[in-house]
Amino acid sequence: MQRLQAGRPIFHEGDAVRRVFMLASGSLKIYSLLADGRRQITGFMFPGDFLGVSVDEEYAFTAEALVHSELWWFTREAFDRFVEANPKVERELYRLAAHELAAAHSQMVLLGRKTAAERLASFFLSLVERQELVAGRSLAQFDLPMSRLDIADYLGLTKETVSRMLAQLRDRKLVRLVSQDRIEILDRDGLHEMAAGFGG
Amino acid sequence: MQRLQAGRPIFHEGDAVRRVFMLASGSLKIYSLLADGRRQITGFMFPGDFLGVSVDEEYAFTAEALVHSELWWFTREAFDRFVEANPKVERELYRLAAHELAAAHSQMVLLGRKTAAERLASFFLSLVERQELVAGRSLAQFDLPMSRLDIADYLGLTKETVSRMLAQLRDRKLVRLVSQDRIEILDRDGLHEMAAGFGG
DNA sequence: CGCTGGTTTGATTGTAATCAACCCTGGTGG
DNA sequence: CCACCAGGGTTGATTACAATCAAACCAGCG
Repeated sequence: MQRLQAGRPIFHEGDAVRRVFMLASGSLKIYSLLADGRRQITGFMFPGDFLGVSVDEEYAFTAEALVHSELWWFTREAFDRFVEANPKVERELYRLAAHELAAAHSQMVLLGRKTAAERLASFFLSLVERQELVAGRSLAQFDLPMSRLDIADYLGLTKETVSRMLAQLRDRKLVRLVSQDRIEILDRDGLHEMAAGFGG
Repeated sequence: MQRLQAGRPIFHEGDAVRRVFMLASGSLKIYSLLADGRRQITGFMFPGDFLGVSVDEEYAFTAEALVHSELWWFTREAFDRFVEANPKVERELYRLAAHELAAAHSQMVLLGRKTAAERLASFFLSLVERQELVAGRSLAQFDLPMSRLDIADYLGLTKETVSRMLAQLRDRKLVRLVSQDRIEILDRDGLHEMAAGFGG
């Protein structure tokens, strides 16, 4: 078990893969940097997600805690032995990877072809759906555990644009800001339309 | 075995997953569409790649032949039985999925944070590296089996911008157009710098 | 109560999209 | 064999969306 404060990195892009992690509580961001500092967050992780289950020798991205988080970990060797001994785990890992791949495809559509407002609407829906899955019931409100800058770097925008698009969704009465880091959905159908590209 | 002419779809987004395919020859594009016709190509496939190996009941994207292509296929049930009987295949499938996931991460960085010229340079390098892997040796030239529009829809640009950026890479003496659909690399280091974000 | 850092709002700029013409290439038929 | 045609590709002019630059606002905290 490993405890991490907000902002603490778990590992960096290029580090040798020595451990496999499972997020027990909290949330993480994973990202890559370009030479001049431009950053793309390629995913956020929530309890139950695995990290470092890879065939490569080096991590392909940096992972960092968003809030105070707890991780279970195994050495890579121990994890490999465990997988070897439990073939069902292998299938489950494959299932998880297929899921991640599907999510990556949606994110490529978002980054390649959606407008700023569509990106934010899509992001809110994926966040609330994720939190509903954990809660096991429909939710009207959800948390934003990451900063505006993190959201921008995930959506391929700037923090200013995120702020403006949030104001736009608010003005269109699709969402309400309960607080800085908590959103209430006022019109889920409208949000879905916006996310899918109808929200002219 | 299934033969496909250029432009023919193998399956559409939303179709029930009935078969698993392996591309034997040719090349494919896979893409998703937004409601108003905006298209994002999320990948190109080359001989040896698998399609439809998924845990979902529906294909998450459309797959279409770029050139005359040949595919081996199995029913999903036959494929599952085969995997069940050969645990090593499961590991190999996982290895392939992990690879695809890493590629998806790079593509997210490209779509979210790279400029038009950087995107095209990155694309050229990934294409030539792929063709070098098949050829088993370093290559100075490589093929572009897809149209400018396909390249644009893969890179999150328009065909006009792709054309302009190609002219720019040509004018900077990084590449040469052997023909409409064949490129010669004149300065690979320069292309790498451009792709990584140094090419001021 | 006054900082400090994140957030929002405002003004301006810049990159790529859009709209529009022209060019080339490969295929067809006279 | 060559002229014509069609469709993809290139180049040019203008526009638009989001980025950048800049200032004000606000919330949490010492």
